Amino acid sequence: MARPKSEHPTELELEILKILWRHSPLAVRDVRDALAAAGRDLAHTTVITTLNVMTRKRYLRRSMEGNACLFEPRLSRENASQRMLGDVVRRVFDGSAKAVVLSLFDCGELNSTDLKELRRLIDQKVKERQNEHE
Amino acid sequence: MARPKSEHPTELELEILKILWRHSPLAVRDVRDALAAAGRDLAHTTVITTLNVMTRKRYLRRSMEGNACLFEPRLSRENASQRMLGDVVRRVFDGSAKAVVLSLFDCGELNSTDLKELRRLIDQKVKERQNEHE
DNA sequence: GCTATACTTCTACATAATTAAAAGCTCGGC
DNA sequence: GCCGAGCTTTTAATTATGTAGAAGTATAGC
Repeated sequence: MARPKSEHPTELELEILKILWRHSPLAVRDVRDALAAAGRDLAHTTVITTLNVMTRKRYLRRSMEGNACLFEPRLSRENASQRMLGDVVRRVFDGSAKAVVLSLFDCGELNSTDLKELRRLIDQKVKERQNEHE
Repeated sequence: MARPKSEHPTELELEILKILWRHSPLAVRDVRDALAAAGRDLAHTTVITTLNVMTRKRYLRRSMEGNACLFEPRLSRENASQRMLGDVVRRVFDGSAKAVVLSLFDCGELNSTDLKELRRLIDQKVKERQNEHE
């Protein structure tokens, strides 16, 4: 066996998906411009190639308008995020979502407002669960 | 530019790191056996090659014992997890740790006990912060 | 001293990912 | 009817990853 294809969008693919999640369908030129605006200056053919690969991988749907191709996501942002996060949870944290949250606490990426909001959400969740089990 | 090297341990590299985090230093043969035990049956040379690559990447430290090489991690589990999670937070969730936690809530990977424990930890954090700012 | 054994290093091949030039198609204008 | 502009498809170079055979080296046992 050789290098197995990645389960998830690669770096560039994710950038393109982000563009298309904001606004779609888009023509190649528009995707290219958006990439350039984000600081990634690529040749037109490079963008097409990548978009076609992404279509083959079923990340995108392709349609024709005149002689130009339009692309739009087939994968929702929520779905993609969930899958990619889930992969890290499983592979790196051995499936423990709790360990992930703890790690986020440790690295101090959450400010006080975030913490309070999360506490509120947890309270809500806990109550929901209690109701379910009555 | 061509394929950029991954910032993080690849699939196989992570499996090897996990083995060495449990127990190290280990000789090639032991790593190979542990991989086989985990269901990944690789040729001896494959394991050596990978270990050497990992050493070049400074994930591991190599020492000699007789004619055999011993390998041990230079990268702690905490550090690696933090980096890999941080990457997903940044790339996929645009840097929002809160969004990550929310996503974990949504996918229902946290049970009631986890939730209560997290709530307790959040309380603690919030109090710590309040004390800091007095 | 020779051989089997247990290592290693060297070499090699397939596939994915990133990038883009070359070549080919189509349409509007002159 | 040809030309350029704007698209696409085809082809291709480069590097990382995953995998392993071939070849080289040292060592222990006979």
